[in-house]
Amino acid sequence: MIPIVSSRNRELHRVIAGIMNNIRVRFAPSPTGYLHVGGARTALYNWLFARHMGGVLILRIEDTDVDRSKPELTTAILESLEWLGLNWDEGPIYQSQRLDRYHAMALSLQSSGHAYPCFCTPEELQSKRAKAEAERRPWKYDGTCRALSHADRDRLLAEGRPAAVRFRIPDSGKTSFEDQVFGHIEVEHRDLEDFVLLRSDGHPTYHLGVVADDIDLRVTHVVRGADHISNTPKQILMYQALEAPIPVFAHLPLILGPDKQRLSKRHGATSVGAYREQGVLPQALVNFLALLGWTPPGQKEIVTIEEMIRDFDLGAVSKSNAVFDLEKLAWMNSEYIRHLSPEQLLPLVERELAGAGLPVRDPGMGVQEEERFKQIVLLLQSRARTIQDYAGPFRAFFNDEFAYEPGAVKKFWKDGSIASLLEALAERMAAANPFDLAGTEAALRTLAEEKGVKAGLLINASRVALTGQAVAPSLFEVIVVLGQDRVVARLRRAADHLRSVPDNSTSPAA
RNA sequence: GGCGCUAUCGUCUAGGGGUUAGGACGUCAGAUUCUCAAUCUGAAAACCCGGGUUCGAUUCCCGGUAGCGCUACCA
Repeated sequence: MIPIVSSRNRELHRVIAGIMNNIRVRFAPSPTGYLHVGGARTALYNWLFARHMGGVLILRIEDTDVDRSKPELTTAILESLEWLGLNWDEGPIYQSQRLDRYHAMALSLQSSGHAYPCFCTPEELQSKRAKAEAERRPWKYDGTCRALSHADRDRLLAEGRPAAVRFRIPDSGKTSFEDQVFGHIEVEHRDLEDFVLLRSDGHPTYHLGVVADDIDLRVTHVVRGADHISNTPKQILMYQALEAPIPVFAHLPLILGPDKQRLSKRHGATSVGAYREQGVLPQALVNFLALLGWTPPGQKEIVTIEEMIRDFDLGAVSKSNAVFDLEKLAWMNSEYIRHLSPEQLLPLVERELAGAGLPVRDPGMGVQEEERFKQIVLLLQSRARTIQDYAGPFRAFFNDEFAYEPGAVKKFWKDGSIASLLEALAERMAAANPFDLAGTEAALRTLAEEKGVKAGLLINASRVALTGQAVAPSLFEVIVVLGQDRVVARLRRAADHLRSVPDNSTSPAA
């Protein structure tokens, strides 16, 4: 008997397995900044893993740093996630609302002897650290308060001395784990220091927050940036002290700038929101980010979200950091724009134009204008790198007020006869009937022949007159789409402009 | 400094004990043409260095180097 397992069946089995295994992952941004592309990729990989496995994605907001966390940033992060299409199944859960829980855990760790109060002040520690550094000695918390007797401890507590709570690292031995991406990792306990769990102001540190939450939320797989590899052994020790099951860890290589330094503002835009504003499509950004550290099977690079979900595999994630290549993103974005249906593209362009003060929709807009608008958008579709191009280089297609681009003027308006040629062409265009591709082309070529100039000269000069740009679609397509009245007017205006500034200076037309 | 991790074209990467080391972005050239983009064709472009294991290492091991990360009462 031949077992028949359709791909659909396999899909189903995987989802069932995911549910049975109770696969639970989380994305835990800190609202101390906007969602940056690195965070977005972490979110994406968590999301893909959850969807692939039929598991659950939890969103948690790590807002324990009261000074740096801002509620409006949480809102912005949520918006960015939604824009990218990364939905979550549980949460958002706010750490700031779980303070009691962290206190309880810190207490339990203390009563089991895995943690202790530390009365050292930040200033004391700071100076000890500075001294060690000056003497070029490696610094690690020296354990002053670890050695305190019960009596001393109680006395200091009774005095009301502010105390942090530190985790007690075992004196010897080592901790290791099998990272799903990096493989076996281990560190000696002697290289770890007794880190702070609870600040003296009662707020938990990152370590306590994550572990407490991941335990309570029954997180099975921790997928996060590689900058947390070094933190993992400490956290595993906490799981053990708490007698909680240890999740599977998978660390993701970092995203770097072109100079191979960690991506930061000085490399330009780093936030998801900034790319959105720059006219990048969410699908393109998701696709690009997915490929930064992971390669789907096959050689295809433009992959649908369904294919990503189907093929995603933590084990296939790269171990080395990746440079964020804006050029490739731009290419991918143009690729996605090109494949948008008119129904998808039109509203995006309208939004962009409106944002740039070039509204297309006025109350008196007729069906014909509506159709013309659509034709223009589609004509330009294959040349758009971002949606923003519509309000930038393509401006002349949507508004009569545009400037003649200096480079274009220099390149195509240098011939002295241009003004009169454009003037003559205006007349022919006014007379062209029918005003279509063939009709206008014939009119132009006839004129060129009569004047004894190459058609190309007239075509290129006209393109500048009609669009202000040296670069635009095929001239006759532009002519048809702009319409007879505009074409005639713009040709005349260009001729006038040339006559008024014989030196071909590049002052704006309007 | 200590500890950890990483190392294939400029960039993202595939591959893997014996390959013409594959793809993509970018670059360059050609085709096309009415400019540019797109498209098509072609080209240049990489296994960090040194040892070891092996008949044979880019691949496995060790060392070096470089880069990154952690080394906070940040996350």
